[in-house]
Amino acid sequence: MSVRVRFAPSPTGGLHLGGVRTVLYNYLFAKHHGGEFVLRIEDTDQSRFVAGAEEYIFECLKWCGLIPDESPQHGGPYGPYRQSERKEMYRKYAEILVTHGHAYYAFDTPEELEKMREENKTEENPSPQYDHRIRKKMRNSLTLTDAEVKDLLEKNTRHVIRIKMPENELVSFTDMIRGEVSFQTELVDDKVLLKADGMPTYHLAVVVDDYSMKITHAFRGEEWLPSAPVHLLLWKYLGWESSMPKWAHLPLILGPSGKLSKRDGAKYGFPVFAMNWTDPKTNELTEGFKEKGFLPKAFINLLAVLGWNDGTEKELYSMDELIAGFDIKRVHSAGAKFDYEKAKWFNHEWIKKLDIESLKLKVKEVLSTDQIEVKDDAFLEKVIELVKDRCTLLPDFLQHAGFFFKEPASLDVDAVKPKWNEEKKLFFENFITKLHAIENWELSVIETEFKNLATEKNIKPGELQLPMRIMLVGGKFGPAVFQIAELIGKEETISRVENALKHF
RNA sequence: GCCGCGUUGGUCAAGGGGUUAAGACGCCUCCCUUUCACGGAGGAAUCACGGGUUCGAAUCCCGUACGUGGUACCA
Repeated sequence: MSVRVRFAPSPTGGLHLGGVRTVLYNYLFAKHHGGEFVLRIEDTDQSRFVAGAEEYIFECLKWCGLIPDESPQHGGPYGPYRQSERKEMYRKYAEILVTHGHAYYAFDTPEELEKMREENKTEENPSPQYDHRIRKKMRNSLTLTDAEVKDLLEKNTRHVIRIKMPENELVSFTDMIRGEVSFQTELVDDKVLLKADGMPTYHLAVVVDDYSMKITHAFRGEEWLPSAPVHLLLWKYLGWESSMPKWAHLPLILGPSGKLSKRDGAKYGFPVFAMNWTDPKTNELTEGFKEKGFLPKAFINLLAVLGWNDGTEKELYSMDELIAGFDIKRVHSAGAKFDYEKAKWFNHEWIKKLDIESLKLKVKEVLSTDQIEVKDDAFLEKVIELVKDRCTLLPDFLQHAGFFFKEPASLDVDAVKPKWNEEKKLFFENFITKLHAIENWELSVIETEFKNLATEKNIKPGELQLPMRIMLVGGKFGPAVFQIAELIGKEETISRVENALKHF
């Protein structure tokens, strides 16, 4: 089985969850069947192509591991892959359709179209379509005489080419996810195939491209389902029916209220894009999963199982496991609401699961944002092992590991004060002396000294542990106190206790 | 409005004629821990509604409701 799948990101900037998931499913399907993964950029409408959008998409896909770092951005055996470079061939096919009577020239100006919509608008029909009924009243090659059409064309009159939808046909196809889907053709409008500027619309382009690139399987979002009959008919009219790809329309990813949008991110405080994206026009920043502190493996994992599962109880998958187990037939047909809490859980699990070497690199990056430079890798490893269970997002390492490298910036004095007294103060002053005397600095020794002194002073060791913790880490968090003391070392421990004593 | 797609706890979901209707996230209780977590043991919570078909329906059929998408010279 040779499988080629296509990816058509919207080049309008940003790459949201649904977009990444579409690529991911394409990728998993192709890899699962040993096929080729074709990445195609569809830029039919260049005016909408904001600066940097294309590069951004590649960056995101690289971060996710869906395209290799050094990959040529596009190209391959069926290029050119950029629609704007394929302009000539679209016109040719559109003309063929006209010749065969499956499409026609339409000379209506935007004003005329608007007028038509205004005039036909009713309560029941708020958006009238340019369909088999309306086209008889418009200025097109079906209503004008051949001579008139010829004349208009010779004068280079602005025109489009529209598909001529049949009046009474049932078009149906089998969707890999949904099964049999059918449409009544008279209810579909005469979509524009070739725009006045000579560029194809998506409808023409997707068919011509899929054909010329020998695409065998096409996945796209569910929002395309209503225009599927147009595509089906085009495959048929162009005489390519036998090589039409198999279709799969993926379910939508929904936000807390309706389709997941950029706005939802800002509104509910979670990322919707793979990586930070700043709209060059508005300068508006949309936060990304990467910058929020997600691991690519976790991101891929959570996306993969949002709408798909293998029927077992397994939830944590590596990319290889996903490839091995992926089955397009098990993709849900219903849209799935995105749950940020669960997304964070996936990240937490992956932080615990990730190999130490990879995790070290990520943690170093995080620590460097607080000017912490890690000099001793072995030390960092010990720290990570100690704190990774309590980090959900990468930046959490700042709080949970930072104090191993740097004295706490502030002390949670309020947590200690209510129960603080002279006896306790005295205890710690004495304890400092004991610490100085310790020769082999290790957990059990420090702890024994601490407990012995507490017994001697007649204070419960438990009551002294919280102040000790605050002194070392600054707050009520972190691993066992003596473990921390052992790791940060004798000098540092003493210094922190001495320093903190001044504040209590 | 019309057309398409969908509907199992708050969320992701397994199950597709007979089940005590899995599991996960989140929530609650308890244990562990004199910090915060991790971990462990429990708990609350679901088949949208109405009709059929059937000995029997979450499961099949038909309606209704609701959700969502489309209805552009945007993708």
